[in-house]
Amino acid sequence: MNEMRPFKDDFFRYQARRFQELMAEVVQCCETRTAYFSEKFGIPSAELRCLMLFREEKYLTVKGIAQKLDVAKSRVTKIVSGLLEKGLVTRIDDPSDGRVKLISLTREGRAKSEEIASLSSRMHEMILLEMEPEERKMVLTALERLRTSMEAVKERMM
Amino acid sequence: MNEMRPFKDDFFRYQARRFQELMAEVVQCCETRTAYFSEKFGIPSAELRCLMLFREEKYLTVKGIAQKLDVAKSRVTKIVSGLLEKGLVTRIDDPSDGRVKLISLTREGRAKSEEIASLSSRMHEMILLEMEPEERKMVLTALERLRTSMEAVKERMM
DNA sequence: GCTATATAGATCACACTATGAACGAGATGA
DNA sequence: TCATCTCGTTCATAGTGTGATCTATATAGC
Repeated sequence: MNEMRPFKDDFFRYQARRFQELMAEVVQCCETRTAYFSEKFGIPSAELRCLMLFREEKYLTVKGIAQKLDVAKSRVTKIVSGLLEKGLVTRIDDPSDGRVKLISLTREGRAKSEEIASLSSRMHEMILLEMEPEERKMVLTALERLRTSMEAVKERMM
Repeated sequence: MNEMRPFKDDFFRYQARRFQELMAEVVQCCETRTAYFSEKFGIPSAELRCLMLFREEKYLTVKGIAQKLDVAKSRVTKIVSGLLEKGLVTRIDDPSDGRVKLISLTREGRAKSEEIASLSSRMHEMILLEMEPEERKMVLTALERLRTSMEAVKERMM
């Protein structure tokens, strides 16, 4: 077994390097996609992300959006004002609390958000359709495993 | 087979949604890592990325860096001046062409870049070590397959 | 050698993402 | 009612990125 050791280490290092490369390529591809969406819909990516939140909830507050997007409240004020200017969103006063503003989609915003979500789904479906059914299962299992490992390491290091 | 159809479609849609979710989580995790590195080393992420290029080549030009990072030359001027201020990089005139500046790491920059690369490798290794050897192979195969499919769809759409 | 053109890098204006401190207005508990 | 808390806004600051423009150098053709 002793003479296997260096070989095993080499193989592991090779795997780690390959892993690093592949992750970089996949993430790069995702970033390209984000930029493409932003350009295609003529909406900055932060605003796109914000729009997508309204698929879960009809009304959102600045604070709620900040939490969901994981950004500062001041950032949300800016993002929402961008969406307001584009007429994709309205902002009304909460009748039960004068401090909070309830933000919701306009009809136009609803249409836009559906269009975006549908293209996004279609794109993900296309990627899976590139694969054979067993490959799809394998990729999903692997992604699940990968996510778990990444979260675990993140937890331990940060 | 007819009665299988709706079931199959449902399953595929379920897979696509799961895929979308997992990808978002994985990419999010990578972004957190980038921010963590930037904070830990006290260097903006674009400058970190630039530093890493010198592991391949000892001397780089502004144009070369722009191509490798896939950004405009003007961005590179800014990034390099940041690294210059931090003393991680030097800029000398190319003796064979008065227009070009040759950028290379200082001793300090070399040390920093090695430190960063080594932490990055260690982190990727830790993620793989969370898995069993067969899982590692599976994940790498899946990532390879995924990257290919993503590139293929990107090619077709953009 | 001289001129037109191409190229390298710097500078500038602009746009987007993001944070944190400070602030005004409204809520709320003692 | 007064201190305190919370909500959303504004502002200064920092980072990422583009494209137009400019200067200086290089080079190909005359």
